[in-house]
Amino acid sequence: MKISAAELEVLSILWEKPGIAASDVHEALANDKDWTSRTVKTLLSRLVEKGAAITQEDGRRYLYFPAIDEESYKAKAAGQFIDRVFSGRAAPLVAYLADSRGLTPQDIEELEKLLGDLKK
Amino acid sequence: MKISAAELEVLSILWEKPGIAASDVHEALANDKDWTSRTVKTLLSRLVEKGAAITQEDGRRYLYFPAIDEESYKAKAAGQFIDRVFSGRAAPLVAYLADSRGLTPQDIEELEKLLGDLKK
DNA sequence: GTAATACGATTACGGGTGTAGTCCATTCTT
DNA sequence: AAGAATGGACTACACCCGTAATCGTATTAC
Repeated sequence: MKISAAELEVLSILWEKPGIAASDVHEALANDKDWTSRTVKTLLSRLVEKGAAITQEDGRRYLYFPAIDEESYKAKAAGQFIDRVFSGRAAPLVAYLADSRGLTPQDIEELEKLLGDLKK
Repeated sequence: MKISAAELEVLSILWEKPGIAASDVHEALANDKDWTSRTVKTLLSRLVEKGAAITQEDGRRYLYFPAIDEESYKAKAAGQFIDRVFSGRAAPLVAYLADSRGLTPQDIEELEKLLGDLKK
């Protein structure tokens, strides 16, 4: 159930464009990642093995779909990360972010809105 | 420069108690981690190899000190994490946290205070 | 003063990861 | 129709990681 960094890159493409072929995943990643199509295929296969993606036959090839939900995956990953690095406290994490990379005004506005909603 | 999850547990002890001996690191972790002292020693050695800790001789044994700064490590880790999982946007991360584990009222208050400061 | 213990150094080992390569069948190109 | 390209299946391989064990020496306990 553990998804590696490289696999997550690929899975993100599936979230963006469910039902995509391996070659198109390769293409979609070409800008960011200097991977051969073999590498992309390996990562797709591993995602399928891990139950994070499923395939649908399309003639001679497969179309790939995500099999796990983006929202819940990210929520879980976020939880695990703050447990691992920040002893489970969210506020310090945001403080570090503010410090290290500067939140944009848009970030700040979004966060304020979010907090406003949470208080209800 | 990459520090694994197990290594981070050990490094956290060094941040807490710089200048500690291996056996005391083992002891400090005994509650949380069911590691043998051998395992702890391996992790300490790997931290030293990686330049994340340094030793000082103390007779026949070593005392261990962190060689990287806690604040900057965590800030960097936080940045990498949101880049990797949240495409660099902090606000969605907090939204996911709120959703998945519920921020405590204390978290919310801290965050509000933080945002207040940031707006200046 | 010898046996048990504690240290650091070195070695181990199976599983995950990044990054492909090979093999074989099919399909496209010319 | 023959060679090239493409697809999936299987294989590769070095390095990291979790989790130690072994070895040799030094010290402590009796």
